[in-house]
Amino acid sequence: MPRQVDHDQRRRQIAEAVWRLATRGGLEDVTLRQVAAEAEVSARLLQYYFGTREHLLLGALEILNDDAERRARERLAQLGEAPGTRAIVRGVLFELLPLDEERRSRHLVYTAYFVRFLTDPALATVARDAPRALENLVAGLLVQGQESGQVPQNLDAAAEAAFLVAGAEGLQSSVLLQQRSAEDAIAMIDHQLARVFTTPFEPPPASPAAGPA
Amino acid sequence: MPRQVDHDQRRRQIAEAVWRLATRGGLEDVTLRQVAAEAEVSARLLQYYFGTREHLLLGALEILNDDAERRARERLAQLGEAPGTRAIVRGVLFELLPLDEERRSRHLVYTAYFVRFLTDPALATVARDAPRALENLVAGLLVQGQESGQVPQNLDAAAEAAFLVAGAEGLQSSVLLQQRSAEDAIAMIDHQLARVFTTPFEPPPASPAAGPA
DNA sequence: AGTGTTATGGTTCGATCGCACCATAAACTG
DNA sequence: CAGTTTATGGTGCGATCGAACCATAACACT
Repeated sequence: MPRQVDHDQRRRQIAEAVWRLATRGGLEDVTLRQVAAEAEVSARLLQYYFGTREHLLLGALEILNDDAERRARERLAQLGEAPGTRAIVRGVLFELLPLDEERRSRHLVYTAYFVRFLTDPALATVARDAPRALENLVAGLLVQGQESGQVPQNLDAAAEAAFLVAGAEGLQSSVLLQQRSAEDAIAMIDHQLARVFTTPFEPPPASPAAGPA
Repeated sequence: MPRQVDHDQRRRQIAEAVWRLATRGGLEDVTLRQVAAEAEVSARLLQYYFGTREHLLLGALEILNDDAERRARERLAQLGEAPGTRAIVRGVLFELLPLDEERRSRHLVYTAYFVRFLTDPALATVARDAPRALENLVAGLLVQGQESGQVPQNLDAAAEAAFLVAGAEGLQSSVLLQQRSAEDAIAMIDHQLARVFTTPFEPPPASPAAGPA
């Protein structure tokens, strides 16, 4: 059904307008009129595709989440055919940093929604699971590193994984606030990884043959 | 001047209403009418004490900041007469965690303001310096610990301090979102401190004689 | 050809927004 | 005591809010 494509594209176009406005002035700038103007559609269309404003905010967040997961998978797949455990952990943590405009905008939108996550049950369910999943993913990778001798056996994989994720989230805030450069954040992550991994060094994930488009 | 007291008390009363509303529904719920109702004063009074809404948001944030610093000093002073370096670092990091309703509310208000910090220059200046100051404070304490043999010499004090602060901030988010309990966050901080400090253990900061009121 | 469905624009309504304006009682100043 | 300043309440105005409502092209199916 080719209409479905148009339908989703329209929703995406509107959702992107929501993101842009939210990153600029927070959710209070996300009014139906402003979104309509930003997306260059009529206000009526917002009602048509999302209904009420509440559903618009919810829908825009769901699309953002889908994007985040898809792009993360793409970037991780881009690490090469057989990336080392450390490179994967590094890539996962980097998804939490605003290293490009896409991720910067995304994390900014999340913070704009943050307070709502606590009160609005519909929004809460959407964004509740992601961080825990990341911790478990990293913890699993560290255990895998322990089995292959890249990570010391006496290291508490779960605790270190959780703190690495927490640290990356904290770095996210400081980079967003421009209290620290993205390069500094990267260096700090690598500094911690150098502590957790005993492998002397890891080649940077540059794949010369199949480079990024 | 005894009027000054009344004046500041009125401003505080209004600011607290701003905080409560911001923690519930974000800044978009902080309307002049709602604040007036929450503070149980007339809307006219908000104009009188703060002027425009912009100044109200700014003023409420400044009062919050003053509170945060004062309470932090109080809690640190409560550690006892000669607290160990590790206990001080622990106390500083705990200021970043929502360990009680006061800190929980405060950090929630900060996240409600977050996006504004990036665009509003007046707000930016207010909240820009605090995190850097914390990092430097912790870094200085770690160096002090190195000099007294409590912290290994080969440890990068600045890098570890920054990552400890970042980790605490990340834990803050997860505790606010109830993805983790405050006790777990405390345990994770202590786990990291056990790594940074070589001192075998630290007595808990309970002062039996001069206990808290 | 007719008839529903989809996708769009425009308009309007009641509520609420921030804020300017007016009034006034109490307190301080001379 | 007269006058200014401080501290408060009330009210109204223009703008904007979210959302309901009405119209109608374009296409699908029969």
